[in-house]
Amino acid sequence: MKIDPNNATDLSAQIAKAIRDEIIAGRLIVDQRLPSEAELAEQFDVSRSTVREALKRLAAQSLIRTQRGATGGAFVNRISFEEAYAQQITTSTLLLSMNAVSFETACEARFALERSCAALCARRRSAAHLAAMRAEIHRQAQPGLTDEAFCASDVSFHRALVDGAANPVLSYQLAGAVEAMQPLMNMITFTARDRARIIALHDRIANAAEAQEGAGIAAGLTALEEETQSLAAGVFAARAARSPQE
Amino acid sequence: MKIDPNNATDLSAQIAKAIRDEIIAGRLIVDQRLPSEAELAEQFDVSRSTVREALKRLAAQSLIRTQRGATGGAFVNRISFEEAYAQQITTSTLLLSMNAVSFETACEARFALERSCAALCARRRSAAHLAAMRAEIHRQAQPGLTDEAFCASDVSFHRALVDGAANPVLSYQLAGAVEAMQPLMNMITFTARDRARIIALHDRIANAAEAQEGAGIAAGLTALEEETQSLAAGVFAARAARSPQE
DNA sequence: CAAATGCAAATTGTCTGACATATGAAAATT
DNA sequence: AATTTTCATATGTCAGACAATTTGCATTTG
Repeated sequence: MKIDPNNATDLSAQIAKAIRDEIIAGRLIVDQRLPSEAELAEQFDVSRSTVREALKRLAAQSLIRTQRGATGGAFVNRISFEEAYAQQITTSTLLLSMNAVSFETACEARFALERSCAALCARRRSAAHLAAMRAEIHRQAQPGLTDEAFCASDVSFHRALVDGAANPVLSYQLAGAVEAMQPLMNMITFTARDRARIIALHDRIANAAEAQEGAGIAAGLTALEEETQSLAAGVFAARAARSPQE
Repeated sequence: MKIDPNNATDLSAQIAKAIRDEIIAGRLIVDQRLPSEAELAEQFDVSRSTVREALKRLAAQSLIRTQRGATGGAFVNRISFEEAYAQQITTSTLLLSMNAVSFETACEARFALERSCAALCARRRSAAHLAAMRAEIHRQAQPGLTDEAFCASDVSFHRALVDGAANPVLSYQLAGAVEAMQPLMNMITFTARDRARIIALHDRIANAAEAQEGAGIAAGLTALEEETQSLAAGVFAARAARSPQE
């Protein structure tokens, strides 16, 4: 593990990279303790503050965790699916909001990815997944539900569908796609008639899942995609007509 | 933006979270300059070192960038698709290697996700995408290619397929799934016969893409998944028979 | 002897103050 | 007017100190 003091990039970034590379290469393994900050400072020939900044960078990526006290220190962290979900969602959300990704593009990607779960979900969905989907459908039909709560329930419905595929890697990858759409969906106002159509499609999807028909789930998702796209197109067109400054 | 000095968690983590939340909520917008470290230290009533550690955490997530000099400072960063790719790949790779995800599970997820591009790729693939796929197939057939180079070319082939869908969100989401598989694939040794079978399937997929037949691409991917799974099963069985300690 | 207590050591977390370095803008010079 | 110099501002790095937390060990106590 070496760094170059003449390199223009920050020493703390170089040190973080050096340690990160060790972890990725498997030379530092899960739960292994890193040298103490003082030792690292000596090894890299930098001050303790610089080492600390490097460690904070790694901590921000959940690559290490720290513990105080006599037997404390920095330990290589086992990245859990939960932590990875959270990071994925944050990144995906910001990516969409900062890069002016159109609703259309994001929506297309989201449903394309979700359809990839259809066959597996049909084959493996448990009663619990089915119950979760039904529960969300029921919630969505409640009168007086705010648009935000409706969207949140929508996300939960789709999460249940995805989790039904019983593949944690798939769930992880789709967390970003499904959840990152929520801020975009929240920009839409749903009329009672809109909601009814969406709920009907959810019901169709849940029925297909119950009957374990993958093609039915996929078809339901495609119909839902078309519904969502035309809904959004309507909302954006109306908005553009009202304030035509751009 | 407030922090709680009595909270057990690190002040730098609290400050990072406070600023991160501002960015996510859109109250700090892209390219906006944050207060200087000294000002932030005063605002949060902490030392400059603590502020710096917080800023390094945010920099590690590409949420800010810093610049030295008179008009320098920390600026809210527009997360690019490239940066997001890289982070996604790092996280996905570590997630798989650290959580003992089976080859089977990862492979299943990867091909399920990739099939979601089939229809879009068939519709939109350009001549350049097709040429890229053909070029990789050609490279894969070269004699004397190492297993690692073969795998790298395999990844490039699939990247071309995914990019053919012409949806940047889809490409981003799939980067993790496709690339994170590479370390797992590298554990496999490919005989000449194995390679020939894989190349034949790649050819089948490229032909379907050329003919713009989405179903053909999907079918080719499914066949490739089966081939990969049986290949891996064989390798792992042989390895287990040789060293049956676990 | 067992349990509670106290203490020392190790380690991270935070603070203070200083200097190095980079950079842009203003001032001085040609 | 163009160029050079100076200066103010900001981040990057360092050194040293103390606070807070945790563990292990020795000591005391029941």
